[in-house]
Amino acid sequence: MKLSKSTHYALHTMLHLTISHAEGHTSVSKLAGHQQVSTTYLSKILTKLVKAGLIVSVPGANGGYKLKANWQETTLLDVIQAVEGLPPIFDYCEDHNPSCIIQQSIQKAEKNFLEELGTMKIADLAEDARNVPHH
Amino acid sequence: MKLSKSTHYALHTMLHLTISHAEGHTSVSKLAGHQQVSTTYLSKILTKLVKAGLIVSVPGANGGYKLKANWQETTLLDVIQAVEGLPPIFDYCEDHNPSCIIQQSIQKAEKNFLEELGTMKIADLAEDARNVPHH
DNA sequence: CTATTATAGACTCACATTATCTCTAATAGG
DNA sequence: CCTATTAGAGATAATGTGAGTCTATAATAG
Repeated sequence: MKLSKSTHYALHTMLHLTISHAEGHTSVSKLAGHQQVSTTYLSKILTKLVKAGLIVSVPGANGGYKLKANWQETTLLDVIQAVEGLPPIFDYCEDHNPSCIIQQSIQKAEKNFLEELGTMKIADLAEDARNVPHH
Repeated sequence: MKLSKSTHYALHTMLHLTISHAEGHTSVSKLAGHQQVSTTYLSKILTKLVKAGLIVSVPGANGGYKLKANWQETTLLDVIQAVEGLPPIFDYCEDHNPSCIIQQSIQKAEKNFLEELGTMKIADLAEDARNVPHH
């Protein structure tokens, strides 16, 4: 039960794009330079974020990636689900009775967990990160 | 980001042991009969629950497994952590700065998630399951 | 003593993650 | 129009983990 490395790269890329949002497009090679990850691999991850509508890409010279229009609304949950997909944490009882009391209980906790992640906006984290120098 | 099948088997076994708690020891073959799982595989999972102190085993003829002394206190979290171990959902920022704002945010949500699972007692679920016939 | 039962270890298999490499398409700038 | 630059898509491989089987060992009741 853990998040993939791809999600880790996606989250840090989103945070970086948000902090340096005023600077226009950023190429994948620059974004990869901030993390220990190859450009081609990070590119595949960013494509998922593009398809989810969280960022916009422009091919060609001087192209790259930038945040979508209302980028202030993007949450940690948006990024995680864009990379990991929608399947729930606990989905093994489907073959059993859907009224399984264990499934109901875990999904209740899971719902709260996802909702909390849905309240955490990248823009707010970027604001905090500016005060604590690290990125 | 999901729970393993082993955890699924462990949770359903614990629920079954709790519902039929008065009947003394139950063999692994009987416990496996309630789920689509082999005895040897379920046995490995139950050994984890024994080492975590959630259940007690008795080898030999007429042996088997039964719940520990204060079995009423066992929660979903106890079972999950006994099988999955302790590593957190988001543990990739360790190589970076531990003050990473992303890690802090996700771990905060994770903490609440685990705490909620820690309030859900198997004994209570067993009580509910008795009213909704399924197990 | 024997049947029964848990425990431990070695082992296999399938699948998802994590990449890398290569080719293609699109675009800016001269 | 040409060229360098850049994103995107596909094939492929390596790696690790989960899932599961098989066999042998230890302990216990009767």
